[in-house]
Amino acid sequence: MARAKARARVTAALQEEAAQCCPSVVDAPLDDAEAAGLAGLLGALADPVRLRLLSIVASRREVCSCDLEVPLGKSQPTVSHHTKVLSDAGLLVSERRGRWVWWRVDADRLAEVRKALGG
Amino acid sequence: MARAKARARVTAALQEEAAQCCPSVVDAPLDDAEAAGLAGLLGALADPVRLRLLSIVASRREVCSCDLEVPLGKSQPTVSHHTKVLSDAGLLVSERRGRWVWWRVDADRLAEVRKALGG
DNA sequence: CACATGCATCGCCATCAGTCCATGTGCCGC
DNA sequence: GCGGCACATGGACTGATGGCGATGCATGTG
Repeated sequence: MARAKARARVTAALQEEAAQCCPSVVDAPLDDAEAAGLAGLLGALADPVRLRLLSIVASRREVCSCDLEVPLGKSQPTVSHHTKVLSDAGLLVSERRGRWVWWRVDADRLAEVRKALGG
Repeated sequence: MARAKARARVTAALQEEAAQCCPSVVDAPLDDAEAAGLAGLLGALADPVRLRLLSIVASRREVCSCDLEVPLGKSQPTVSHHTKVLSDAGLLVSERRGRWVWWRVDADRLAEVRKALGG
């Protein structure tokens, strides 16, 4: 539960981050909120499994959850966990089709990250 | 000790990452090594204190360690820890001048991160 | 050559994050 | 409706991480 709450906090921070879009790390000292928001966003990316997941989705434009377990070599709950983290961060978008969930990358969101890194 | 070893592994991964510069997450599915390297690099950035540290150094081009404790609100060992993480990731470069250590941002390294993120 | 100073390292603790198993929930097809 | 399938959620375990006090190690200064 503490974990879900923490995640909710991160999500809130990420949305705030999105709202005040893109304070760059190289422009001026970040305040606490900016740093926390960006750290949450980068934290969502800072995992090998999630990076591979993201790259798989990006390379196919659209992927079903059921097609992620094998290439990632992770269990279904673990895959679900990672898609949720990326989704909360706004980097993945989901669409439910019947029993399946399809994912695609939000390229704009990824661009925001790059911008925050001085892009 | 396990911690130092883990750090060493990350450092090695980062160097490898630097060598085969910039497989982009949006181009093709990353392999394990690429994902691990990039995750290590992003992990170095995915911390509010380190992001503020980086932004402070970037905004002044050059900063002495001794001038970081106060703005960061962290103890000297903690600041030293974070500078080391960023330095291991290649994002900060240090120069010793007498008793002091001065830091500056490696902009190229930061650019590599952006590139890996599809920039 | 002592002594002070700035930084790195060590050891420890509290917390967090990744993983999986078991189970719950929402959608089909029959 | 009912059973099965795809995905989400809860709980537990384990390893990683951030934090700091104490200490070590250089480097300048008297």
